[in-house]
Formats: sequence, C-alpha cells, structure tokens
Amino acid sequence: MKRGPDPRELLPLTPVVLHILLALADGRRDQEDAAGRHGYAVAQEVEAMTEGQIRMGPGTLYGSIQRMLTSGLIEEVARTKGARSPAATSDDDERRRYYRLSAFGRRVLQLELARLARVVAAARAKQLLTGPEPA
Amino acid sequence: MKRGPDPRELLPLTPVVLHILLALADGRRDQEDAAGRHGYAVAQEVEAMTEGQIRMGPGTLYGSIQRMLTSGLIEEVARTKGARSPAATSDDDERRRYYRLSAFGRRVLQLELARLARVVAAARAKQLLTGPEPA
DNA sequence: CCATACTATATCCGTTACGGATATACTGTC
DNA sequence: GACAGTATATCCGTAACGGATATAGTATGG
Repeated sequence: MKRGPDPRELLPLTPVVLHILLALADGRRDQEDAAGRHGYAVAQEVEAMTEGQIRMGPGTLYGSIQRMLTSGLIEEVARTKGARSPAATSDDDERRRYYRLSAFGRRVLQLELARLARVVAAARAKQLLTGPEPA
Repeated sequence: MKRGPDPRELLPLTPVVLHILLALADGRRDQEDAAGRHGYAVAQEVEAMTEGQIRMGPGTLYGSIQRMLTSGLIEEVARTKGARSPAATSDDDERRRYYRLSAFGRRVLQLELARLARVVAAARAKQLLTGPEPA
C-alpha cells in the first residue's frame, strides 16, 4: 500500500531529465549497467542516443544530476571497482561518481514514456506525423 | 532556398509549448480551426487533450503565447466574427484574441513530433514501455 | 439580490531549469 | 611541452514556469 511520493507530481519531465533517465535505464540489466554510469558517460550516451540533437554542458549535466538525486529519481552507487580489472588504468578513474535509476525513477520514466506514446499516437491520428513508423 | 530561421534551434520544445502547438494544430483544416483559437480555449483544449495531466495557469498560458509570438511559432489572426453568428452572445466575446499556427510553427511541430516518435520507438526497443500501443 | 463560479486576458514576481564560462586536474598524443 | 579528451564542480545570467492578483463581463443558484 505504501507508495512514497506520487510519481505523477514530477510529470511532465523536462527533455534533459528524460534523456538522463533513458541513458541510465539503457537496456540490459546485467552487471554492466546495474553498476550505474558516471555523469560524463551519461552526457555522452545522451548525445549519441539523440544523434547530437541534445547536448549538455557541465552546468546542465551536474546541476540536473544534483536535482535528480534530491528528488529521488536516481541514486549514487558506491564504486565497487577493483574486482574486475586488476590493472585497468583508464577503467578505474577515481574521479568518477556513479549513478543508477532508483525504483522510483524507473516508475516515473515509465509513466512519462507512456504519456509521450499517447502524444505521439494522437499526433499520428491527426496526421501531423508524415513519415512512417521510424526504425 | 530561403529558409528563415532554422527550426531545429527551437528544439527540444518544452512540454507546455508542444501542447499549445498541438492544440492549435488540432485536426481539421476547415474554417473552424483555420480561424485559430483564443488563449483560454487553448488552455482548455490542452487540459482535455491530456486528461487533466497538463494544466496551465494564466501566467504560463499568456506568457508562453507571448514568447511563441515573438519566436514566430504562432501568429495572431484578426477576429473576423459577425459573419457567422448574428445574435451569438457568448460566441462573440470581444475580449478574445485568436491565434493560429504559423507555417514555421507547423514545421517545428513536425520536427519535434518526429523526434519524440524516435524516443518512444527507442524506449519500446529497450522494453521500457510495458503496455501495448495505446489507442 | 447578492454570492459564487466561469470566461477571458494581463501583469507581477518568486522559483526552477538550463546553458555557458571558468576552474581544476589527470591522461594520452603529436 | 602544447593540446585534446576525460571528469567533476561552481558561478551566474537568462528563460520558463506557476501562482497570486487584478479586472470585468456573464451566468447561476440559493
């Protein structure tokens, strides 16, 4: 029964927050991504994911991360490195701070994506989307 | 060859701006909507369209309209009423100011919708969207 | 008949979000 | 050894939003 804060109160998400969540949710639930990503990697993932359409300077990136930590969308994970790459120089940058989606953040992301899916579907119905379903 | 300002510079749109554009683009190109909508009607349309998920107070509504006029997304249309409803009391409110999508605004809207469609499709591919295609 | 609600716009102002600049520092390359 | 890339942090100005307030007409209901 307990629900914590209502996820709908954070909707709609800003484009920046949405894409950070998407970058952290990225696909596979194996050890790679369960360990989270660090901020800089998130920014790169977003840029790649959007084909350069969305870029974040450091102000936006770390400011957004801070706000998302406060609102509970993401959480920092302790860097449990050293067990994987014994002599990995660049794989184990001490400066990095890792983040992952919280359970709450995943719920919010799903709600936002469902909302956007409805918007897109409605736009299709009104023939505002010319092209076919993208790959 | 002339292109005016690059539509991509306005992307991504904020949720509020996107929904105002959607409300003004709404469907049929007959005389009803070609004449545009007034601000208050836009706010109501957005609220109905999103099932109450997105509400705009007057500050957001008229502030956004002002910014959208400045950036050329929408344009005001002269109220050519009187030719339709002779004795329509509430149909012809002198206070109303009507707006419609500009050609530029329509292009921006299409680009933004295409962008969102890609986001949604990518989310589906990553199985972040549980439910089926919404109606 | 008067209070309340709805329509319709406008402005003010505080808060939040974003975006660029700057700073620091380490690594790898030419 | 300058330069580009990695990685984070902070500062600060601007843009966007959101609620409050104002005005004013219409309509409703007790």
